[in-house]
Amino acid sequence: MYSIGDIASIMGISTSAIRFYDKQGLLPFVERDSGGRRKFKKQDLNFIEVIDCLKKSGVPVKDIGHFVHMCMQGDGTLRARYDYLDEEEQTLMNHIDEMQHQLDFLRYKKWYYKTSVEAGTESIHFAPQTNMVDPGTKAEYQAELEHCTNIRKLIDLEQSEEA
Amino acid sequence: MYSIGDIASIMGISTSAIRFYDKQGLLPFVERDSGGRRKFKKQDLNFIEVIDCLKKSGVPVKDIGHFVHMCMQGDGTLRARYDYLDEEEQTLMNHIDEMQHQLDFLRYKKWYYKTSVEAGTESIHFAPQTNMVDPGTKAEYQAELEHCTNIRKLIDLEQSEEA
DNA sequence: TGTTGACTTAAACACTAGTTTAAGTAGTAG
DNA sequence: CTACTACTTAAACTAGTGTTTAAGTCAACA
Repeated sequence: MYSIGDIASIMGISTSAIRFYDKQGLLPFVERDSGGRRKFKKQDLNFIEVIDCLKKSGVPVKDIGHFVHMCMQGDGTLRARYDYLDEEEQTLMNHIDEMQHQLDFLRYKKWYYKTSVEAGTESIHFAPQTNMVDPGTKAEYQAELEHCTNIRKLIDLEQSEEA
Repeated sequence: MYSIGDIASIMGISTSAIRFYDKQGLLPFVERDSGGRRKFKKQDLNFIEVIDCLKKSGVPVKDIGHFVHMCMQGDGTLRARYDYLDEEEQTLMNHIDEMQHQLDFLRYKKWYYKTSVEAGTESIHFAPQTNMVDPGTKAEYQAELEHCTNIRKLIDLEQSEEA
């Protein structure tokens, strides 16, 4: 048996967050002791694990509530629960893909600034006689990235040594 | 030159969102025409691209504002801008890692429900004489995952055919 | 010469995801 | 017996991220 405080430290969140989740219907399975305090059972940790995963995956509280609600209905909702997780898997894969694209762009920008810092000015990347970034800059980066075995060498700036 | 509406469709967001960003200090570089309307220049698209990337990476509007503010200060902030993107790269990599962990767990749960659906009941995963998931269930999944070349075969349920 | 559509602002509103506050209960330690 | 700690509730509050509304401006088109 676990108190709300135990669960809070297991999940690494505050007790008020747990009470909030309860109010939103995420914890219909928790029982109470004689004094009205929440008592989490061993098997409740399975729910906690799933809720934690969905939360960390960016699923809104309301949606997690729907899933938990289905769990409480018994074997009749097994297929629906599977289908829900299937959709969630796709959503999460798309999200990871998106993050990877942003990471790629961020690394281009790191290269842009690394080379600017080394040159002492951003203007090395500007088209002649303008304040605009040369349209060929990104292609230049991608070409360097092609025949580069370690992206760190390309985009990481050495720490300037502390005197 | 682009109007606010042009930029909105380029970024795939609403014009009110752009005005909101402007008010939060993300767009100090936009100029206005004689009528007071925002006029985005070609070179502003470089900013838009970075803002869009940071937004999609989950960076709070306020932080993006700080970065843009540094950009307006000229070459003196090049190193600070690099350092900022360096931190952001680390944050984003950690985030992707975290998402990947959640994806792994989600797939375990898909397997759990796939096998339950096939058996017609979740109780196949319960420890004998209890309503608790058997503590060895996850290890069982991981063992199957080990000698499995295609995770789809392990966790995807065939579509039940429409009559 | 309207009137239409895209723009402008400030201010109010909405939604999510909690946190904080105030008032109270219950068990334990000294 | 008192103090302390962890818990309880309802309700108010906050932060972040926009959207909506109301009132107005401006350029172009029939």
